[in-house]
Amino acid sequence: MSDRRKPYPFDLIEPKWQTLWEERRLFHAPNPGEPGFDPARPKYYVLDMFPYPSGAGLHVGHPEGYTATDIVARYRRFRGCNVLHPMGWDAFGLPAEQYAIRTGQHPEITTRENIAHFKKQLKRIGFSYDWEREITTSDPAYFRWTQWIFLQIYNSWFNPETRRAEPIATYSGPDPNSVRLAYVAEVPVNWCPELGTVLANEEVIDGKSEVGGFPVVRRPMRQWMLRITAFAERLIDELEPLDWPEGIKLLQRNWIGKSEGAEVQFEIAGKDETIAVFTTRPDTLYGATYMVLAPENPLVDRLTTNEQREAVANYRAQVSAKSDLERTDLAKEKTGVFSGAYATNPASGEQVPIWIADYVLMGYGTGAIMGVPAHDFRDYEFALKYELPILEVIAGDETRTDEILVNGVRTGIELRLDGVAIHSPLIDGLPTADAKRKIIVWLEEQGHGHRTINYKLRDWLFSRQRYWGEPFPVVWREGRHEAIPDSELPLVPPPLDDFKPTGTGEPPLARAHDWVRYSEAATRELNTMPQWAGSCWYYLRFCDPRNTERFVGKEAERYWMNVDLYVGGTEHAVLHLLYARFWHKVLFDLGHLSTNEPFQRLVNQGIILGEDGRKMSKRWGNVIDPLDVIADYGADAFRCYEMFMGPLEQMKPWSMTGVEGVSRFLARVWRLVMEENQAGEWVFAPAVAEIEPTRAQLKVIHAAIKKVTQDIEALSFNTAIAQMMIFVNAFTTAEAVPVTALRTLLVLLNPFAPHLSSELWETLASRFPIAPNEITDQPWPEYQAEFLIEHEIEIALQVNGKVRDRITVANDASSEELEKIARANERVREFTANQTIRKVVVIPQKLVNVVVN
RNA sequence: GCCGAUGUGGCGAAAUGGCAGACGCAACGGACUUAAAAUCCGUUGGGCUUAAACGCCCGUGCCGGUUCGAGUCCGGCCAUCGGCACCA
Repeated sequence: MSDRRKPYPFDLIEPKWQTLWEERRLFHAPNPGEPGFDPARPKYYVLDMFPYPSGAGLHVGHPEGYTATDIVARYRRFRGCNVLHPMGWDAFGLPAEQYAIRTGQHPEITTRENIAHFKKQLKRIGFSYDWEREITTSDPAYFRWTQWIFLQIYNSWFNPETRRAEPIATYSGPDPNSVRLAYVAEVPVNWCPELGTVLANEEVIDGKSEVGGFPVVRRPMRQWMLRITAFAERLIDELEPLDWPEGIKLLQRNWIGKSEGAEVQFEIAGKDETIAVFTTRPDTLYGATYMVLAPENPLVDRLTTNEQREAVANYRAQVSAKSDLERTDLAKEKTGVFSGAYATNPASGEQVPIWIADYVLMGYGTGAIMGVPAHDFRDYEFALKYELPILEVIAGDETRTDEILVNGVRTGIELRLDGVAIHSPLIDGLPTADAKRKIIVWLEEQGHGHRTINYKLRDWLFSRQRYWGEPFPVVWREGRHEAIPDSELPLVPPPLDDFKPTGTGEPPLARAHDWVRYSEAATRELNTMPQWAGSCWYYLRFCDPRNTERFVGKEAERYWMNVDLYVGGTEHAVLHLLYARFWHKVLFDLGHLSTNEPFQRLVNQGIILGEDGRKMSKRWGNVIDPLDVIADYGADAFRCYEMFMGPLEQMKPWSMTGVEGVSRFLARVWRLVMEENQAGEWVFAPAVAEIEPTRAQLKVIHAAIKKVTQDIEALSFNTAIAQMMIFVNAFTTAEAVPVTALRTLLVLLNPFAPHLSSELWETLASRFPIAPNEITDQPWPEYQAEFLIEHEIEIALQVNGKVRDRITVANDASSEELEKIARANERVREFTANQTIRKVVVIPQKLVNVVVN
């Protein structure tokens, strides 16, 4: 392949133009106030999800979204916009740290090398990034501001009255630390003693570590949390007006998981204490025949009777040995244990037993439920197994069917979920919705409960026991945390030569004894921030990446935000996009930003599969390296193929012969302007001439302008390329090629194949000068509708919806004329013979449909 | 289980409710060439009738509906992919 003759000399022209662009700073976007800034132009901010620079380098999946945004960026520049199109590196991350543990090479070195490789690849593809805005999240000049933002969050609280984050100083309660948006809490984590580290849920399989198979236990550890739950309501509401795929919005809404219901207090029999439960079905309160507490619920200790103490302790030990994955395995049977205690159902006054079971989760609601077995499949399953009473409180015809598993037997059962309340004196006869409303009013009057809203969203566990991350700008003095002054930022991680976990649960930073000691009385926080931190605000830094006074200059932020188009993979549909929105809202509330949402329009590109239709991976040996493709076909062909494969958002397999087809198309464009002489050199083609395009050619030209323009706006790049292929096919056989047609084609093609079009433009301009003489200074062409009109068009004649003939008529033929022609048509008469014509439907310029019985 | 997306030739795919398969790949035939590559031209959804079709029938996962007309709209299934998953 490599010794194959190139279809056109992309290997010469592509590096040439890449160098030229860089020398001319062609894609540098000046900020307001900077030399060269033109305030008259509209702004356009088009952003890619920046990559983690892994050792493997770019694969063909990355440049799919990057090419799409590059086309939009180049198109917007033609349209006269100030375009912000930046790129940077999400550089903190586990792989570099693990490499450091294995080899001793500092993550910073690994990261720097990987970035260099990524950057080389991106540059070779010819993306029009403003490289002067490049940022790296692991650069102290960057993470100084990540730490600063953390302190903004730390020094804020959520005021429920205003529904906004406010400086902690406006909080008048007794303990500000209890309301900070960044706080410390003991939370259960997956701790692997053998590996000496905490593991993510996904790294724990059947209670053992994925690596090594060592036992993992759940153990509470002191962790930093961010109070994202305070923003749950706004994260749902303010999602609504955004131009995002509906599916992604839904994913976020479901993740936040809002449910409305009531909190109900049950008094514990014989104790001056109550248990609060959350329920979405307060209307079934009379049917609550038992209660369940989560095993971790602290109430368990206080209410378990002496007779049950041992059984309860055993059960809790059993549960804590399970991983989250095991515990939430739906295929397993429900388990539980009786606490020995009873509570009073506030509605019926009945004494109901209090059980402990792990199907109730401590992290949701109050960590306790009322069991309504007659109208909840989970409660029914549990009640059946432990022989608890089942009382129906809803009547009606509608039922739902599900399967339950009791004592190893699967049974299909039917339950009534909606209907009319029965056996419920306060609400008897009321349909479910009304019953809910009325019982809540009653609960509130009696002081037994109140209306409330619950979210699935949990606060964000924000600390990691790692080396390669942002250190917290926090010190500990006498067991209390406090912020370090802004003047001490950036707080740089200490130098270490051993990056391994310490084995005690203490983060690796504990090894740097001198660094840890902040003063006589204070020591530094040892945890680091998770990888998400840097990517939570990078789009803001791009607006003003070299600012040393602020995380982003006020004017720059006001000018560039929001992001007009954000393209990236669905894998970030929830976490990254939710976290970034959360930080953005805090900064907005505190008056640092001008917008309350960061990303106006979001598009997810689909995954590119290997040629075998499988996901690209080393394991299958089907990974494609962009540089290999570019070596054989050039960057323009690579870019165009990535876009020609199919719709941007769709999953699609790679095909090398497909690349070849697109490469042939570009070579045909080349040969419209150049031809090979006897010596095998490329010389200017004599067919190119300053002549007027024919009427037919004008139609092709203007159809292409219209279609390519519309398709770029709609991100439908595959069909835009198809239209340009039609253009080129129409001109390849032409005796003489009008210069104006070529100029139009080259501008349309430039966003897709910038090198080829720039080179041909230059060649053309040297023979037929035009002002301005640079392709990038051209206006985007406008189509003229008059050239698209055909005087004679072909329409279809149908009988009962089936095409029976095609005829050519005048474009402006009236409905009456068309009907007359159709009725007289020989083929139509053939198919309507001996039948009654019921109706004739005429769609001018399209078809005539004759309806017979 | 719940939610979402997708389903069209041998393949990637096009089609504001109006002529299904644009454009490209692959395949086949031809031109150019001593030859090959490259390039250019042509054919290419399936079936039937036929000497040949420019003739007829079928065809957008399956079943039904709305409509003069459905790949497109509605209802019900099936399959594949993705997300969530005891959330009370």
